[in-house]
Amino acid sequence: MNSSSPSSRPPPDPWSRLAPPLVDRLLEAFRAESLPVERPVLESALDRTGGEGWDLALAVHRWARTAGRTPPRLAEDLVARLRPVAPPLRSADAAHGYVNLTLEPATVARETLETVFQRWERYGHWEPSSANACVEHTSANPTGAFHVGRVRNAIIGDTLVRVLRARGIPAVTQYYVDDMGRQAAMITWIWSRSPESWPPEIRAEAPTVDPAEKADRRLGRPYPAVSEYLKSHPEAQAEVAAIVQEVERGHPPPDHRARISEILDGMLASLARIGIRFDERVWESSLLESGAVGAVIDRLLKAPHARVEANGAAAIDATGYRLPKEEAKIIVRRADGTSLYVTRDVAYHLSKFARFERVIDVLGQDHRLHAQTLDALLAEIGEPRRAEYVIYQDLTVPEGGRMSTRRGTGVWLDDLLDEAVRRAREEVRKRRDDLSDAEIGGIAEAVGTSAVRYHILRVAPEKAVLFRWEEALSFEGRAAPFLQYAHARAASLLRKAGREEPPYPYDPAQLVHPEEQALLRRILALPGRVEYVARTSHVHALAGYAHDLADQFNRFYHAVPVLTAGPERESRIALVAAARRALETALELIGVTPLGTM
RNA sequence: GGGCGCGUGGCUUAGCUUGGAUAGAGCAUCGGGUUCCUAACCCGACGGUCGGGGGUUCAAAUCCCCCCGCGCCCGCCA
Repeated sequence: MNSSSPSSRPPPDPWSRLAPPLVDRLLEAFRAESLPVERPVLESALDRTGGEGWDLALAVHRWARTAGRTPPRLAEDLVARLRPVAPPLRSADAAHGYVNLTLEPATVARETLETVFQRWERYGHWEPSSANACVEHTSANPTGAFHVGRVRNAIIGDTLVRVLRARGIPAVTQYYVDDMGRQAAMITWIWSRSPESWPPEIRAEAPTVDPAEKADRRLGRPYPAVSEYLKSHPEAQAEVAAIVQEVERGHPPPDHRARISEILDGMLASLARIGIRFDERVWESSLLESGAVGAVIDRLLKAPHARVEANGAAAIDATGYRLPKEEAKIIVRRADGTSLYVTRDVAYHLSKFARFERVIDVLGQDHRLHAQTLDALLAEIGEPRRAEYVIYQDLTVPEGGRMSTRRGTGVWLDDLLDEAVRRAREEVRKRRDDLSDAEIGGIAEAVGTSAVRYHILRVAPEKAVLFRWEEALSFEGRAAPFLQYAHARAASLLRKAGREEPPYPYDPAQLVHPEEQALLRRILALPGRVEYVARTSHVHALAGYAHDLADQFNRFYHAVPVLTAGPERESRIALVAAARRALETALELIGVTPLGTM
């Protein structure tokens, strides 16, 4: 029986110990066949995704010509060199041009469980490195509550941060708060007067002002009507412009920033319900106050393609940057001397480059040109570094187009979450008459909010997602409750066994059932998946992994008894514990709340 | 018009970074499973010219070119 003693920690990825012996054997086989192969070439050619009858596969077609043999023949010759097999190799077979290798089941069990038990909550995590990162995400204008369309940014960004941290990259999240633009000024413009004195058109759109309502909803309520009103009221436009000017000169109207803060607090409270928190808020105006924006403009004026327009505006001739614009110039300072969003963003990025090794921006695809423009300006001032952009497509709505508050196609995040939790409560009640209302409420909150987050996370960011209520609220199949249910089942087994914490003694030779072996392989794939996501930002891949792991746990659960098992009981409890631990980590990384019961 | 992205069974989607074996799931439909550890589960069936065409390659959903359709952007707004 192996036992888990917290001695020296094994490396994060069990594969790093499982794979090398097999690669060594393959290299020997190639050498014996007089085929020169470099180790990295072989390693990158190996398919380790696993399949029916193989853990590692190698397609040998690319070497067939050099070897003067057909691929099937070469595969057979190589396999002959691998025999007789010895642990950790279990089998080597040739199949129409492929060399298929399987690992000794007991070796897989031992390496996986040892790594999980000795690293425990650090399984799937790396030791911290010195290279840090900054992830800027969401940064929605603080003009009102979040609708579901804006929240995809937050979910992608937050998941990415969690994964980077697991990968050992110290990551800081920043919310870039726009308090300088016309939108923020519109909020201040309308709320600097009492609702009784609002223009009738706006009052009609915002008839009730309930002081008890959440600040983002209450203060943002007149915003769409104000936006509409300004289109036909130049004098009001001028007042808003005046507010922008005051902010630009460093003398914002009283309560300007405080009111924006209040709205933002409300918005972030909604995001906190789905597990999203920010480390820092960066106020756009602070970049102006610190002189950073002025410094950027000075540098831009000295840039190779700088020029000053007849009216005094400063511009960069961007002909060489191949921007998809009719006129290849970027205005970096208005004729009236005030700054522009893109110029301020240059200052913002310089401040990020000064503090962080990796700078990541999560942006909707409508910001892609902005990112290109930003890159062009960074090049102009001789800044070699660039942000990594994670671009996602906006949610669309059955009526067509993006969610829009103005067109009435927006769905408030708070409303969606409330409805999800309400439905979850019904589902829990249906199944659990033994729980108190408080317990049911807790589970329902976790199930409902997780379902919404998972629904948005599971699709690749570059894919447009069509929002439908029924689908966002679905608790079936590829949805968060499926994952939470598997975790709750595992937790329940361990609770009944009275074995909720390590140590877990086990005999790796007893975990040879196909479903046990499949489960072990899912568990040991976690670190590799974390590494992949941290490298590529494909956060949805982790949502898929969590589902696969839960799926395989369910199959195992149905295939073999645990508590009522005979001699294998202890080993299976250990496997359940490892699966639960891996699943908990996976769920935490994607922001789905793991539940002990449901 | 230019640029970027997307197009995979009835619906929603994975796989595309790094080409490799029979394209993997969920929903829906149909058929099974609970004297046993949570049935929000499991097993099975049905269903695919991977938008169209061409190219590269021993091999293309994956790489290249053209076309079609959809979305987004092209402001001294943010």
